[in-house]
Amino acid sequence: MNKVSDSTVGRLSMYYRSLLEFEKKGYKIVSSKDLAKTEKLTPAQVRKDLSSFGSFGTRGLGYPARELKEKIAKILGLDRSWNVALVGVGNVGSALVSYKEFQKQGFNIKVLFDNDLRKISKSHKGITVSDVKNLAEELKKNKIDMVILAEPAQSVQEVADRVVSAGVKSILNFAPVQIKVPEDVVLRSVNMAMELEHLSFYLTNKRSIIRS
Amino acid sequence: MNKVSDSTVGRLSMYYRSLLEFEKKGYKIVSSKDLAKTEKLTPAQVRKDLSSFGSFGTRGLGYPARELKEKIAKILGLDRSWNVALVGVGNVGSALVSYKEFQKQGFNIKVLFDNDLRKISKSHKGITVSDVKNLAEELKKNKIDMVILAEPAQSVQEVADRVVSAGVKSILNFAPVQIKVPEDVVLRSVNMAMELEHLSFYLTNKRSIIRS
DNA sequence: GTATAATTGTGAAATTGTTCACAAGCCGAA
DNA sequence: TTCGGCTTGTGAACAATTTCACAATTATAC
Repeated sequence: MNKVSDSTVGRLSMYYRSLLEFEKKGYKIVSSKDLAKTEKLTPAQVRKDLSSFGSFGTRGLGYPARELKEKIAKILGLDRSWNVALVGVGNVGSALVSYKEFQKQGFNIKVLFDNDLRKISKSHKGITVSDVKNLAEELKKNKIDMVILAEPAQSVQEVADRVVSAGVKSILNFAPVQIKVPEDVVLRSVNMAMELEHLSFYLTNKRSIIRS
Repeated sequence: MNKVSDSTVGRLSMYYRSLLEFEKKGYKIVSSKDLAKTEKLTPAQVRKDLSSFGSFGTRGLGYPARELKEKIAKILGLDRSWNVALVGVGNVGSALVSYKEFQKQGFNIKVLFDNDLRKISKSHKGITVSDVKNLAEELKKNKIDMVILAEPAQSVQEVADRVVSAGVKSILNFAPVQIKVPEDVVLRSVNMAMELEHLSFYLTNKRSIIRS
């Protein structure tokens, strides 16, 4: 496998979702054109993306829907399950625990952490909340692959550091701050306020010429 | 103003957040180097980004923190408040209603919608939930600028269409599906499952050479 | 069997985004 | 007032990403 850009990975996720839909609709074969249309991309883009992982299609015909879906699942690591821990059982945290898509795709939230004594030891959607003090221990015990940080800012960097020390190699951060991790740890951040700021930027500057 | 890329807009949000911090710490002046360091970018990138909106700094010195912060706020449209509506008072929806950052930045959630009779007419964090049937009417009455879609998939496209018909020009979609809107409507999507898929991709393909 | 239409896979071209490198300008010291 | 040290602003070089365009290949119709 050659270098693959972040955007390509993102689009693979999109193709995967599209393929689930196409299969549901009974498609046996999908073309790059089909995929492009549902995701508002160009067929060439779709083909380039896929081609960095191999040749999955048949010239003159298209891609076998089921097979391509499975190939992409494998590339994305969706052909197995992952153990996930979530730190911060606040508003965002709770929402994520109940987020159906996660389980559907094999992301199983196994441990919850919080530092609020009122929450610790209580069960939340069937998962007992642990004290964030026992982070390292619990992460190891539960063989956690990924940690979701959903605390309301402040201590996030410190928790992230401890997650890294415990040997976890990937983190998804929902706190509205930029955290730092070593090179070999993958970090993704979702900042919801930033998304609204994007919208407000475009509303504010509609008149000027702006690339979409 | 010239063409501005999406990534530049995203980074402006980051600079804004950094500047708030720098101000809090008492900085009167910040250099592109300072900003770059906190956000893990290059100073040149910071300067390029800012330069597409004007010359805000002083050579040999840096940027006046307070002033730059205000300039960026103005560019991003954060120097005013926005009326926001939210459709879908489920897990994700509720979390967003309580998300402190929104109010802080002037995004005021004014109306909530749901189609569940058990939720309609009840108050949720001080905001009464309206029937999604009255969408157009309520959007207009409350002069809504932006709509957040936080329903669990399915009907999302249909609701989006109605939002667009009602004249709203920007939408933030949390449903894990790609929706379509006319050219003049700004759409941003947050797909949390997709973020985890990114992580699982990197964990799965660690060995191969991949660009971060 | 041959022609026609369709669609992939992929180098090459075009476009977009980032980094470099340096002139221009400001501050403070002497 | 001149000098040395900094830092901005920006064209130009470079890098990455997307799109183009076309040979290669397959299915289908006749």
